[in-house]
Amino acid sequence: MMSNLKQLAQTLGLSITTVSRALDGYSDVAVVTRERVRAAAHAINYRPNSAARSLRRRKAETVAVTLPMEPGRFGPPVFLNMLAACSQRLAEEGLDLMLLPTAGRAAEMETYRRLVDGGRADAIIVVRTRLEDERVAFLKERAIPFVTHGRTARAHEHAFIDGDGEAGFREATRLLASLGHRRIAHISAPQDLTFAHLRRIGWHAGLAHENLPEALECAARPTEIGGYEATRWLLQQPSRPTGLLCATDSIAIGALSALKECGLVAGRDVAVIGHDNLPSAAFTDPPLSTMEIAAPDVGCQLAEMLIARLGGRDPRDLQTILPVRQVPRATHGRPN
Amino acid sequence: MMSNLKQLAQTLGLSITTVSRALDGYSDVAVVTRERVRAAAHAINYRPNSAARSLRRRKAETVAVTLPMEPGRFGPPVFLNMLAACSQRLAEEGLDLMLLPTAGRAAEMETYRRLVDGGRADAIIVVRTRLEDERVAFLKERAIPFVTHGRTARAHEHAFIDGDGEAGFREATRLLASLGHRRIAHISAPQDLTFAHLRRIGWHAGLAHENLPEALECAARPTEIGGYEATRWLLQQPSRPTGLLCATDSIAIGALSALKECGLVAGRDVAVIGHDNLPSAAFTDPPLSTMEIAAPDVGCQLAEMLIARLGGRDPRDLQTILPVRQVPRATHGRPN
DNA sequence: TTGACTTTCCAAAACGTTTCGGATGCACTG
DNA sequence: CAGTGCATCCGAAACGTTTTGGAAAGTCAA
Repeated sequence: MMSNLKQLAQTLGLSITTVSRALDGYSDVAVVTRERVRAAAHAINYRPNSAARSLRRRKAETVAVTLPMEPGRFGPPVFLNMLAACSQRLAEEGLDLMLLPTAGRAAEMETYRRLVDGGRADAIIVVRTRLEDERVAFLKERAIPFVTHGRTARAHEHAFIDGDGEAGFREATRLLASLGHRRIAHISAPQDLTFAHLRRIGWHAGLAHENLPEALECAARPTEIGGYEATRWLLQQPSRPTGLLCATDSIAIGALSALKECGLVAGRDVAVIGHDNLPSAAFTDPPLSTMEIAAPDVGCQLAEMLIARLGGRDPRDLQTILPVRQVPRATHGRPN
Repeated sequence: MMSNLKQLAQTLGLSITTVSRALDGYSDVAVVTRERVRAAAHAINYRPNSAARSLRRRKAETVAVTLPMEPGRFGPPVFLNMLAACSQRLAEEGLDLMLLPTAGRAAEMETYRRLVDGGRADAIIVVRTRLEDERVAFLKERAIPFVTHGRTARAHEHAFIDGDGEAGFREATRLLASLGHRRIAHISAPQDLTFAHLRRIGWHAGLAHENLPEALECAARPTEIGGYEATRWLLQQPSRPTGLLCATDSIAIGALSALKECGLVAGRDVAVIGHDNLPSAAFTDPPLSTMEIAAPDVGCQLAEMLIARLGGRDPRDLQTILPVRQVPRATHGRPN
């Protein structure tokens, strides 16, 4: 069923070499022959065997990304859209993007080894980056091209693309302060995740800039439940916050639910701001004030960086921090 | 950097054959040799080149699934969790699960061809199945093992796993009827998608069973916006429905938002029921009544079916319809 | 007619693995 | 000592492609 060059060559009365070169459009095969070959290949639905091709070419023509299945960074919708855009751009260069779900860090590292040492991928996208990231260390040691989505502690040494969550949270904090809030709490995601770390830094900087005192902070898993529980806790504290800066929209959605349960209305009694602008964020009650990366084409830019890295470009030329845009809706009013 | 059997054999003073067989645990290599080989392989982090291996073995040891990027079926969180579980089970059999994002049906079909005719995948998972599905037709013609997630019009001929959305919607309709609702509308997803078709059938059957008249129906994209717009429209109709059966939770979330905007409270003025039990469904206001597939291990079952298919089992023995469980929360009260 | 050049094609090697069909040496049997 | 059987190893072919280094035939100028 699966046809190959040999069959094709036999039916055409040509050599394997010529057929191969015809399909690849080399100039040393006659135009008429090339067209004849192409027609035949099309007729039998020939597709080159990818194992044989990448064995010979010594490259997989594939970019891989592992999908750690714990919650975090943005929720999949946004995230997958980014990867879809990335994949489209990569396809133009003849590169496949393949996603590999992994459960747990150990399994993820083993996948990395199979990918890299087994020659399954020519380049890698690292997502859900941590400040100290063993995957980045591994890839640097193996000297395989990669781009991280999110920075690391040693981001100056590798290619990355990231949103400026720090600035976003600084601005959001200052926005709340300018509205009169003085107790602006932060519900943070696990601090080993770089994005969570930076957003917390931004919140801190905003407080300092506005000469506000140290405010409450609560660590949470980046899920609705995490946000719900953190908010319940914050509301029980002696100096209850009037503003809630949530590391992610998922957290914020949980926070909204907790507020309602306590008879508080978001945007009037307590201000809430999230990050990511999830599709459902516009449909919460009240609609969630949030922020998002301003670029419409992160995935495409990510692809460009990968292509550049594969072309040998210096990773230090490939470091993009994208501005973050506030998406004000109804949950960030002045304190009453 | 990338080490291979030849190097390994040279440093060990053995033949490539023996090294290969030692690593694969054949019994015709001495125990002491085998251990020596394994130690050396471990030391240099040897991983077999996957292209060479699958070229020789004539199989890719890979199961593929394309991810169509339009919205639909369940939102990614649930969906990816299922695939992650599937991938874990497949890994136990030495199979990789790879996800390939695709944009548009044409691109998806081209990906299928590269996967199948190019020998990149030994089996395929079809998601977001349609009643008449060109992908299923293609795979059947090529006689490559596959399992669909969701049925097709010709489901009796192939392996599938699916939730019993029809029964779920029938029950939900009868539940609302038993609470006193008489005008139960349905917000449907595009009817070429099997799941949408079946849920609509279930709603219809429920109405018939309760001797309720034909009720309003509105087609929507399976997104929050779709649900929002459909609900706005339904509320403007002369005989406004008191119950809203939404094809998906995303739709239901949009519906909740529209109801609120019209000053109606869900669960009191209008009953709303969704499907999928998204993580955020527990955190809407009021918490969304919905339903979900009762099995905790759909992904794992899916993997088992793939393994069985790869083992040559008849697809007609591999057809699972999983029960759907109602998840009642606060949006399905009696009409006032 | 000869030589140089161009056009068009091809044989064979190589990529790294698995596997078939022995080969070698040794112990044991009769 | 010949014969048998076993334990351990290995050479070589094969998987399907790309690519190197020509070969063959035709064209053209001198």
